[in-house]
Amino acid sequence: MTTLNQDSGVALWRRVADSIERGISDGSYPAGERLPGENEIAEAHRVNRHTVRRALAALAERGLVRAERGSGTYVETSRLAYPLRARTRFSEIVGAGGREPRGRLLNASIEPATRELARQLELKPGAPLARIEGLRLADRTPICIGTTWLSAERFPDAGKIYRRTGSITKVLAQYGIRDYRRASTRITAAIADAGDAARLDLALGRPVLIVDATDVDAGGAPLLAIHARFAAERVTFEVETD
Amino acid sequence: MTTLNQDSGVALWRRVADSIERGISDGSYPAGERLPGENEIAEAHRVNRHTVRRALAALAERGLVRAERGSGTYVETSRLAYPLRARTRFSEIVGAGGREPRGRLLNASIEPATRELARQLELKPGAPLARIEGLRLADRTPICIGTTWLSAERFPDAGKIYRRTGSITKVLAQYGIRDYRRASTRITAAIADAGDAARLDLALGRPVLIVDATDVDAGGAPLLAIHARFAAERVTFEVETD
DNA sequence: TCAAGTTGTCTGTGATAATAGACAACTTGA
DNA sequence: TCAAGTTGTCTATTATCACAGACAACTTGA
Repeated sequence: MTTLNQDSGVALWRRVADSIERGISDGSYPAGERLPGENEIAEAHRVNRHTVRRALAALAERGLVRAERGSGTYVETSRLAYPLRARTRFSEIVGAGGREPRGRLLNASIEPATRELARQLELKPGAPLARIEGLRLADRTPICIGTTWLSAERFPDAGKIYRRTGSITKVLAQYGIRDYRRASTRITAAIADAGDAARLDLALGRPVLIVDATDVDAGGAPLLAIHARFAAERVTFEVETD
Repeated sequence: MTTLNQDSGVALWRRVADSIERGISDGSYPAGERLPGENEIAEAHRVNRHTVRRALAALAERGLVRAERGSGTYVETSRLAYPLRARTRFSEIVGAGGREPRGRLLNASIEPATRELARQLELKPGAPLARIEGLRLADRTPICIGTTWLSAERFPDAGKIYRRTGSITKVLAQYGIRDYRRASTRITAAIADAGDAARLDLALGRPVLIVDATDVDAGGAPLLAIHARFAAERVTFEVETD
């Protein structure tokens, strides 16, 4: 059967996309949930699977859904409200939105402190630093890639612990640090480079928010230097000035 | 330049059609008025003339506009309210709507009365009847084709006078009949035959309202037998029962 | 009667839309 | 580890969309 345009002047894929979008906005497909498979959607709309793919691609382009090969297509949750306060914990922020925080180690290595990092962490230039690069997600959605530096002398197994737990907070806890806070935060934005775009599952040319921060312990001594790239379309930073 | 779909999923001709429809509904193109020429519209929308024609064809299909070869494309006026009362005059009904009533003779002949017509006009079967077939329009819009029979003995020059005046009322006035009224009206509907459809400028398969009526003089004596076919999509009959 | 302007029809070209089938690459749960 | 189910990619075909140009048929006003 060839179900065509029906002289409506609106492409079939567009009508399928509109139908799915309606389902998302009226709650038939809740945020974060998996859509029916492409074959199932095609059958429901009496349309070829390729037409469904065109519709989903259009929705993905607008950030309403995300396809995951082998698994399914998921409704993109709305922007994550990300308050920037003294006590900023990724897991708590994500959890507060009813989503599950996840972390995955991308890279861990030891490298000497640059002059800039040494100043930031109040160490000597060239001092050994543990460099931990991790991807952080809310449910299945990549939120940011964070590169964290901390003293390799003080926290020798930082990489290993992070790989196991996916949490910097737990790394510090392992060394008896129960609390820490954000001392300074600087924000800018840029276009994601190819590597970050791929790992954040961002289309080419999309912007990232770049956060450079320093975390300190209860006494004010620097613990971490952070350089994080957030998928701009998935978060909104909230800054309270008082 | 190839201005294409722009990935919007809405065909160009459809967007042009929507734009024109907006112009009609917001009064930029008043009812009955002529639209800009196809070339002009094409230029305004930076689009090929054929694309404009597709758009106009879609609007014509829905009865919003009517194209007239050599002249232009006109905004279809809204449905004509056609009250069915004792005193029913086409020219007055159309004039009341602020439109200009027109009439055109299609056919005039003398033919013997059928049994049915004879009974209706209270004449003898086979009596000579003037048969006048006329097209009636409001402005440029064909409204109905009316076939009128009247006694050829009593009104010998009926056809000639109708050709000149386009009005049955004036034919009767010529013979001293100042007033007449509707005695009976019967209404049904059918699909327009090819000839009527062409002359009413109706698409194939469109319905016509069929009116069979008898007009009588002040004394109640039959004057006219009428068999009229109205373009159903252009009129609404209003019947007051009291 | 004529010229200008209008809609109608024809042929042709290239891009897009929608179809169909097959298989690769990947995830998930048993 | 494996099978089932998922998204991703490829090739191919047909119909529609939009373009372009030319000319016919018709209306209108000078």
